[in-house]
Amino acid sequence: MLQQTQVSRVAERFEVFVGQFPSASAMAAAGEEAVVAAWEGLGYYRRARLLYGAAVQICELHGGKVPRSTEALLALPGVGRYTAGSVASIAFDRRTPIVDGNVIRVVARLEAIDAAIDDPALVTRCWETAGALVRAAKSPGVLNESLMELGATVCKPGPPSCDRCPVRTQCAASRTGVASQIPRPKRRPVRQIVHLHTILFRRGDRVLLRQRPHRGIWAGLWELPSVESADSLESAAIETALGFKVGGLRPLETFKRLLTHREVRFHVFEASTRVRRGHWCDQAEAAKLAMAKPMRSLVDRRAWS
DNA sequence: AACTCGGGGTC
DNA sequence: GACCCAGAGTT
Repeated sequence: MLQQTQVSRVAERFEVFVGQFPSASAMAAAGEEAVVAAWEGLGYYRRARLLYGAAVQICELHGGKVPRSTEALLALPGVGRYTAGSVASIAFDRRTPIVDGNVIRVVARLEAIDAAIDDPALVTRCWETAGALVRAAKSPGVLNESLMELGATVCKPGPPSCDRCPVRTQCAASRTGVASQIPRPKRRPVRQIVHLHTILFRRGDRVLLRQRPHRGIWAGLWELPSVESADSLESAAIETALGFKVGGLRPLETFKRLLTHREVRFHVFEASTRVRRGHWCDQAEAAKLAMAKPMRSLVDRRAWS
């Protein structure tokens, strides 16, 4: 849950989530869709599916207990070098290094390496340094957490608080006054604009929902039937792409949401025509299905009245 | 090696 | 608006 997600965001959700899935076997029994639904709003939803896969694997291969070795952890779905090292060192006291965004920033400054934060050579160097530090530490878990905490609270992105830094005298970037310029920012791709034409079908207290394709943005999450395109579409084109007759679309609203790689422009319509087939949900049923944040807000705003 | 995958905090 | 977040998996 902490992957690419700020601790404060996780802290709001962690207790409820763990209460719902208190063990690997409980998560495996609950099923993937329940895990994704519990993940709603956290983003990067593939993590939820991978976590479910890890729970299944832990049950089938490890008797329901989280494996203690870094290698076995690394073999679990969704567990990479960072996550394996974190669990191994912090939970199981293994002498394994970790490198996250915080550690990269700390090491880049300590050693005054002028490179972008995602530069592969810098990242490799960080694993080496983190390895040397954890080998020399009294407690691997405490060392690893300390490195991250230092990066999160003192050696922050932007101007660091070197005056409060416990290792300032050992920091090459601080000595030469370049700490605030290291590491360099990651180059970001231009955000592509995507138009999402979203159609509200209502029938009494029910609304028509469907599941998004299993790849791409919001993969496998539920939505009001939608047509995605590079440009905004006329009603006729929306009907064609939708695959069934709509017979009149009334525009309701438009809004925009920014994701890391996309700018999603919503064009919301209401259809007057009745559609018989499909997944018609009342409010309680819809509440149990995983939706992306903007889609959930839209449904809550428009579907029940 | 580059790309894809959310949503929000912070400046 | 830029930049980042206790990254991993795919192409």
